[in-house]
Amino acid sequence: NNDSSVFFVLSGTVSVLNYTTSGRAITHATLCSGNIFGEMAAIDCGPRAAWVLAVDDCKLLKIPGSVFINLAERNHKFSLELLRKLSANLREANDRALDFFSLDAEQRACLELVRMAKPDPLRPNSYLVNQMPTQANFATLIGSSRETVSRIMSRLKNESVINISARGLEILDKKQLEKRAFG
Amino acid sequence: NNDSSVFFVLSGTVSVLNYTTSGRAITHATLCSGNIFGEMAAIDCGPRAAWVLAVDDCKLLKIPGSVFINLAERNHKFSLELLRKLSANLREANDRALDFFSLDAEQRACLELVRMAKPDPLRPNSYLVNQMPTQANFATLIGSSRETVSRIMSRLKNESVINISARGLEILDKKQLEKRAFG
DNA sequence: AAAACAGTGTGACGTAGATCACATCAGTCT
DNA sequence: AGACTGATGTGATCTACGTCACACTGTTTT
Repeated sequence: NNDSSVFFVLSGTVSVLNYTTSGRAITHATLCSGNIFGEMAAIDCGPRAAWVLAVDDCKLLKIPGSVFINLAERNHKFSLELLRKLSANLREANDRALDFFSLDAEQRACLELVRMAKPDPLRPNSYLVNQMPTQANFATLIGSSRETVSRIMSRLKNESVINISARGLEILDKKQLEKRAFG
Repeated sequence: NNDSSVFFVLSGTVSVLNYTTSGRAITHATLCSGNIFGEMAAIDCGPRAAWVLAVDDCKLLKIPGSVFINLAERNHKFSLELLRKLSANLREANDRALDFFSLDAEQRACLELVRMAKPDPLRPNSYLVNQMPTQANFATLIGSSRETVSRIMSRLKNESVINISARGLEILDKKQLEKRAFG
C-alpha cells in the first residue's frame, strides 16, 4: 500500500468506489479502456483514497509512480494533459456533490440515465443504455438504495419514459427524462 | 464569463460555493491568502462551475488564463505544484462526497469543527476556533440547515464538549469531538 | 426436477432532518 | 429609549428514503 503505481486500463472496465462505515458503496467513477487511475497517490504521495473493482475482465498496465512523475516532469504535453484530466475529474466531483444536495433520488436517477444514454444505432432519434448495471450497482452510482431504484424504475416504466428489453434499457422519452432530472 | 482568468488571493478570505436550485448554498472550499482559484476554467477552458464570495476585505491578483497556462507549460516546478494542488482538491472533494453519505449532520459538524480547530495560544492542550462562522454559514459547510446546526451546537454546549466565549468557540473536549465525528 | 442463487417488485415502518413559525437576544442606527 | 437588523434557540410538522421482510422471477448447478 506504500506502492504508488499508476494503472492504465488497456481493456475492460473498472469502478472506482468507496465504502461507507455502514458498508454501502459509493461509486466515484467508472473507467473504460484508455483511462488511468492511481495517479493521485503518485502525484501527492498520499494514501490510496478509494477502492478499484474490475467490472469485467480487464487488462491493466502498471506504471511505477516514479516513472509516471518523471514523464510528467519531462513532457509538457503529458503534464498538461494530466492537468486537464485532473481538472475534469474535479469538476465532475463537485458536480456530483452538488447533485446530491439539490436533487432527490428520482432526479439523480434520471440524470444518470441521461448521462449513460447513447443514440440507438438501429432506431434514429432513439436512445438506449446497452449495458445497464444491476439496480443494486446503479444505486451506488446515484447514492441511493436498491429498493428505491427499483421503485423509480417501475414508475418510469409505467409512465412510458423507459422500457426494459433484451437490448438493454430503452429510453422512450428523452425529453421527459431530462425534464425529470431538473426542476 | 468567457474570461478564463486565474485569481491569486493576496489577502483576506474567499468562499467557493454553489447554490442549489432551491437556493441553499453549498460551500466547496474556503481560501485564505496564498491560494488560487479559477484555475480549472483556465486549464480546460470549461465554464465557471462555482461562485466565489469574498468573506471579508480581500486583495486579489488577476492573472490572464493564457499567461497562467504558459507558465505551466514552461515551468516544470510550477506545473508539478499545480498538479499537486489539483490532486489535493480532488482528494478533498471525494472525501466530502463520502462524508455526506456515511455521516449524519452531527458527525459532519464535529468533523468540521475538528478541522477548523487550532491549538489555543494561551492555554496549552486546548483548542479553539477563533473565527467561527455564523451558524447559517457553518450549515453550508456541512450541507445542513441553520436550525439543525443550532440544535447540534446546543447539544455540544450542554454536554460540555464546546463552549462559546468572546474568544470564539472553545473546544473543551477534543477527544469527545473526534469520537462523535466517527463511529 | 429440485435446489440454490441473483436480480427484481413492493408493502410496512421508522427516522433524520428540512421547513415553518415563532421567541429571544445582542448590537447599532436615529 | 425605541426601532430595526442579524444571529440565535426551540417547538411542531411533514416527507423522502433507508431498512426490513418477503414474494416472485429467471438462470445455473447438481
